[in-house]
Amino acid sequence: MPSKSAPERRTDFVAAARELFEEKGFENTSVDDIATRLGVAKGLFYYYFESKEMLLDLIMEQMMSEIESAIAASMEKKGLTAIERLGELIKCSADVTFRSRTMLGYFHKERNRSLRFTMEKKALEMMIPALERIVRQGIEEKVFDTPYPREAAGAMLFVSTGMKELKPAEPSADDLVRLNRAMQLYAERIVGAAPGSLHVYNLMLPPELRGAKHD
Amino acid sequence: MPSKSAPERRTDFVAAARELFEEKGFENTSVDDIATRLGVAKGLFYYYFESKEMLLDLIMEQMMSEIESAIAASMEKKGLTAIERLGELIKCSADVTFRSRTMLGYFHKERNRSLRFTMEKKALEMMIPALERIVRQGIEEKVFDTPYPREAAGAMLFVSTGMKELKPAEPSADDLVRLNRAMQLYAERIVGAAPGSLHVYNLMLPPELRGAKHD
Amino acid sequence: MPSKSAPERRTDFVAAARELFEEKGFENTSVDDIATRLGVAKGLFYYYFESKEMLLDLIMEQMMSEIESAIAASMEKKGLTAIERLGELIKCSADVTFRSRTMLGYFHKERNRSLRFTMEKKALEMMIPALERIVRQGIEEKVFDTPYPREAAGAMLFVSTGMKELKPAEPSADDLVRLNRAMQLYAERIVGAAPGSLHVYNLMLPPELRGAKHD
Amino acid sequence: MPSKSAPERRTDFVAAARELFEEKGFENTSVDDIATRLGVAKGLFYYYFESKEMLLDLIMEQMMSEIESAIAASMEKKGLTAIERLGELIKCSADVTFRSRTMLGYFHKERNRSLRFTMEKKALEMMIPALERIVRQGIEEKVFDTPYPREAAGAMLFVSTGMKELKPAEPSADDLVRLNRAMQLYAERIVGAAPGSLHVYNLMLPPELRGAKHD
DNA sequence: CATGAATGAGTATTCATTCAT
DNA sequence: GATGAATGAATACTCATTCAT
Repeated sequence: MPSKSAPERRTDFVAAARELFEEKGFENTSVDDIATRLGVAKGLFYYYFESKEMLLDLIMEQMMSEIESAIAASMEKKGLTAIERLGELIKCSADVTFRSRTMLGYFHKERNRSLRFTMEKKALEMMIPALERIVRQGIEEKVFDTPYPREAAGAMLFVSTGMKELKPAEPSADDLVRLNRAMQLYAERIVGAAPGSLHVYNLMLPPELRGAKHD
Repeated sequence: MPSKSAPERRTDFVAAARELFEEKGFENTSVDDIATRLGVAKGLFYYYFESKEMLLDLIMEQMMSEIESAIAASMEKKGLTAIERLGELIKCSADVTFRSRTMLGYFHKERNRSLRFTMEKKALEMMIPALERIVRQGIEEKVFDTPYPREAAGAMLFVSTGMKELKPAEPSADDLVRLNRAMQLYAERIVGAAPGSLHVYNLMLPPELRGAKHD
Repeated sequence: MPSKSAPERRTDFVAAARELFEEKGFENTSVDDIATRLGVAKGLFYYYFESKEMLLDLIMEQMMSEIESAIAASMEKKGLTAIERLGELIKCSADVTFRSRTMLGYFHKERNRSLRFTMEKKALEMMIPALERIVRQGIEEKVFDTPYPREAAGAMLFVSTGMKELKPAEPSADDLVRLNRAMQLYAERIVGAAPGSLHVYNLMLPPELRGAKHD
Repeated sequence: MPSKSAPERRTDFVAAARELFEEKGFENTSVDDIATRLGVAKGLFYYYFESKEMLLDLIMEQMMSEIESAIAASMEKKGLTAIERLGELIKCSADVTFRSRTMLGYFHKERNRSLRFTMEKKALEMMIPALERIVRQGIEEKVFDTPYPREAAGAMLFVSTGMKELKPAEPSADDLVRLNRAMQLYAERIVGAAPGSLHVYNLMLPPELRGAKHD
């Protein structure tokens, strides 16, 4: 019976719920599952949250604002070139992608359909405009050349996130490097940048692979 | 109460279930919902299927093979150029995309996690190799130029499917045309095709818009 | 596992519920209690009723219409004198009183307050007008004499029902006869009838006591 | 958080509980509701009371003795006529009726059934003997004439309390006066008093209506 | 083939009660 | 005295599954 402080317990609940929702989906996680994982009684859940649904809302908002502030943080530095700025955005994108994917997994109910749709768009609506601004800046700086900046931003994003699905189950270092190079090449082609100029894509690789060549 | 023939009833069940799973998700569709939609008693379900879970498996397999044969059909024509072949594939892609997206929506259970992953890959594994073959053929035909055919195929696919998410809630004709042009342009850049050469992307548009220009 | 016919089971449920609601009140009767009393699984309840609340509504309506038709039946005979008519009403009143008292016991929720009030009134609104008509007829027939027929009807009713509460825990025959005589006397006084003229009050007694005198 | 003195806090709890039990019923009032209304923590309740049930018992007893002393107070004056004494009893009866009605509302549990019954009787057992003594005194004084003093007392009481239920939802002054006159008339007839002699019934009316006539 | 009554384990939620601080 | 975190049993309701007919 270690009576924890309220905020701490609340945090524990949220963390356990996030884990479980991700593992099994929202519908398939029972309040009891959550309590059990924490080793407390089910009733305690309702001491901290009004309902399972409310907790979901809370987690959603939390993720949203995590995404939002990650992006905002990466965009606020002054005096960077378009390509440097892209580097900054890339650094936070893994995180963003992960979170938004996670959220999507939560929704299955008919009544959530529209909400789900909204959320998908919203995650994009946060990432894409940031990337679009970078593309436009690049065009002004004459390092990019493309007639549809918004669509180019989208395309870069979809290629980056999609490429991950081409990864084999247990990718070798070479697989990773190769995919990364492809990602970079096609990003360059999409925005009309000089071959090799988007070396900042390197940042998507784990540090030890950043200089590597592939076969 | 004209006692239908067994195979027919089975088919009806599957159809009703597919509709409902799509509308409300697998978890939120009860066996009773399915029976009610068919206007039969819940008990009958278990005459035709071992369990709700089994029915899901069956529907999965069914969708898989639908995808498979749609792709196969589009690839079997002989004597086409790479670009013509791409046109064929595009014609069936809407269908394929729809089906694979649908399937993904069904999975949320922990025990289905690996299956889900497998499925995602599998859908790609069917579509991508087809597209990859086309890219390789295009390279041989000197109309494409790209060093990573498989990744290029993936990129084209991700751009195509992703672009749909950039559509506004109620897209104007112009929105659709613009997105389609962007898709085409970036596909061309990715595979290294001459600008305008992939006019077959037109086939993704509703017929009445196919010749259109956008502002 | 004796699979009863639906209407029969439904009836069983209603009967068991009425018993239990009366014994323990609506709030304190669980759906499980009801099922257990019938020796069936809890789930079966929901095969027959949408919710516990719905069942309550149903029972209420049922009681209401039982009351209504009991009263209507007693009033429809033609060509009776006021006093004969009173006899008819008395015959059904025990039943009516019982039922309306029962209903009152069901309501405890704040949100039911107004409903409860409505019901109380409604039960009275069915019984009193009937009795009032009899009083008016009696006045016309010159056997009654009272200036407030409606209030007189109410007073007769309240005296009759109230008197029951004066009964000792285990009343002797003499107690019963004495209470009945008092009831009759005060009814006569209220409506201004000749002493002894409302011998029909006898009908409230169990048959074996009807001729009796008390000490 | 000025730590109140024990007896004061206890009183506050009782008061809050009485309010809430009346508003929402015993079952529908949670210990938390009570604590919240007082602005203290739920746990404190159990410092002052063994259980919610115990608190109920306590409130019951309290109400009982309130009723008892109200009646006793009205009966202890010396040298009054029967009719004057009736006036005194009427003055405190509103209060008594209210309290006993309230108590009845609390009971719904099977295990409380007998208690409830007992209480109903008890409230009557306090009110009726008082009234009965008045009736007997009236008979001695030759202003009343009735063979069943106890039953007459009961009848008067039931008529008085019952008449309230004949009130329309929003009674006019005239409605009130008319009901009051009827009550008086039928009380007079029940105890065999001269018409108009029980003018003390006037005291049941709000002061401003006491002299009024009705149409 | 088809029905629909019956089951029972599972789910979210409530609440009286306890107790370490 | 007072707090509030923690418990656990109870409750209404759902649903996949079974089975006698």
